[in-house]
Amino acid sequence: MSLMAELRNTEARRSKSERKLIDYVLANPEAVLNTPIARLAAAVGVSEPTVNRFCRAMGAQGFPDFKLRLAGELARSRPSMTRDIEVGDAASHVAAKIFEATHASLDSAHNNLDYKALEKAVDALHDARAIVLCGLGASASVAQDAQHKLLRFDTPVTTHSDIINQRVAAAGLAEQDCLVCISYTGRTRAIVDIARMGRDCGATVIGLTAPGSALARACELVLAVEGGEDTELYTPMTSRIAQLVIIDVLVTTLALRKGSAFADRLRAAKHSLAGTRVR
Amino acid sequence: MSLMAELRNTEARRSKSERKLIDYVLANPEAVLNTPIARLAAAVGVSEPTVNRFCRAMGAQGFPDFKLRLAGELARSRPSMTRDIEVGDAASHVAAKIFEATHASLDSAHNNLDYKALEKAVDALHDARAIVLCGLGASASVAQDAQHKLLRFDTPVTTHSDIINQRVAAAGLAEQDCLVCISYTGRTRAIVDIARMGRDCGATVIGLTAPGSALARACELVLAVEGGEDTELYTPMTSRIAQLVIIDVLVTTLALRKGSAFADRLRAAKHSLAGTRVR
DNA sequence: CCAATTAAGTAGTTTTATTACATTTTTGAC
DNA sequence: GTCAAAAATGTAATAAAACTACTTAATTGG
Repeated sequence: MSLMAELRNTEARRSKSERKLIDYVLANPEAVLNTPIARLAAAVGVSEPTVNRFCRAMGAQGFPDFKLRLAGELARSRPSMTRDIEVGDAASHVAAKIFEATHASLDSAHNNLDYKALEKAVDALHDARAIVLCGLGASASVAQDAQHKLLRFDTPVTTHSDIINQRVAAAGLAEQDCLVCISYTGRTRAIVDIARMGRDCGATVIGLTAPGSALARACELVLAVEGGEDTELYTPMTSRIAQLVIIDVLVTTLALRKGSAFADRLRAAKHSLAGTRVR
Repeated sequence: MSLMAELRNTEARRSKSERKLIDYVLANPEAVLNTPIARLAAAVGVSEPTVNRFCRAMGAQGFPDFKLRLAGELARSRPSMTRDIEVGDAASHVAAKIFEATHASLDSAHNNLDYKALEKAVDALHDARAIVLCGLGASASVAQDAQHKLLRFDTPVTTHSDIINQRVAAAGLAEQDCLVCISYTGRTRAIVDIARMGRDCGATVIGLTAPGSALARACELVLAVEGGEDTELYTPMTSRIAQLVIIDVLVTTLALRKGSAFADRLRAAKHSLAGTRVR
């Protein structure tokens, strides 16, 4: 299992100090790399030996080795800079680069998938009285896609890409409801507000966003998707693809959880389209 | 430039000791990672400060930082995926299958990409007075995604996911306009009608759909995406992902075609979001 | 060949990481 | 609840590693 995934997945069974460390590393993985053990220990609020023991527990030989592993991990999950696109590329080159970057982004998303959170999210969606999806900008289309998939189930699903409607909907949530907030960066203030409102109402708030971001912190459950494409100009939004695939996983797992009784319903959904088709 | 490549490329213009170091690092990159500076210096036959200076010359902050960079480099070049799904939980198996299917779908889309059609589509979008995007159901979110990307350019873009509005918009197209119709199956009657209406108006009609389908036949230009997910019940819509990536390629190629003057506009688009962000 | 310049080394200093041991906290039996 | 055992965490000293200032050697261009 990848280091970051291991951190997330084993967090529950670890001690208090170790959880603090995990939280910090997940939130600022890059920062850890150029931080000496003393400063990290101080920042997290634990002692140096605790950090060292933690590194060993994670399978490293010590703190420096832990940093090396983390560096490898991060490098791998970040599509390499050589993949940026330059002017003068023919369409086929552009295509090759974009497909490659997308493959890499998918691998990264797969390796970093937090199954614990995923299972919990499936539970939440399964038990929800109603599901509300919120996204803005590019994430609005992700939300819409998710809605389309979730419509096949028997839980009412609504999607909002209008911040006023989002607020109204979020303010009206009940405890049995489930709110899904989508954002690449996790830094869009409006969505962070929505997540907070959802939690204030007692609803289960799921974030499909960058780990460690403001939105991630505001959500009860986080399905992590590294952002990262906000920097380059021409680079496509590969993490959006990762989000969509995670939604696929989420919905498919949910379908399985709903059980075979639901196969009929899915068949009916499909059948409903027959009249719209030509040959 | 990547670190290893830089090592190789600059070897000629470096001093004797540095060349010895480069040779050693290129020969045993992995070994360097768990070697302290003293041992490395001894192994290469130079002094410790020489190693340190060398690391700085390579752009690192010092020896430890050099190792971190090297670790990232190596991680990236190592066969990336170790498809290790351990736990017997449902979610990880579902995830593995879906990611695999998505990879396959991407490969297929890449291999079947018609660059001629792609270039023509880019030309059409480049020259268009206005762009209209139409999609229904799951394709509506694809259309919305495309719109979000195209909004950065200076051509007016509208998206319709309502069949009445689609018809009104399609009926009002002019010769200089471009209509993009999106559908997995290419068999949705409503969208086929829209494409025909668009052609009747003299607009350039681009179809992002299954090759050979009714919609494909109705369009002037076809960007082919194999459907195929209509059969299985639980299988996710992987071809939607392929469509999105093709849109990435289309838009990126268009951006390059628009030229460097457009970099400013893209930057402005990005900058416009600054006010919406939190830390 | 000899200043000027650059490269490399030595030795000492500082920073960083680790170890051994002490203290606190948690756990589980009664 | 109380107490002992075990686990977790912290303190302080030690060891390891990296870096700096300075010296010596090598290289280069006149």
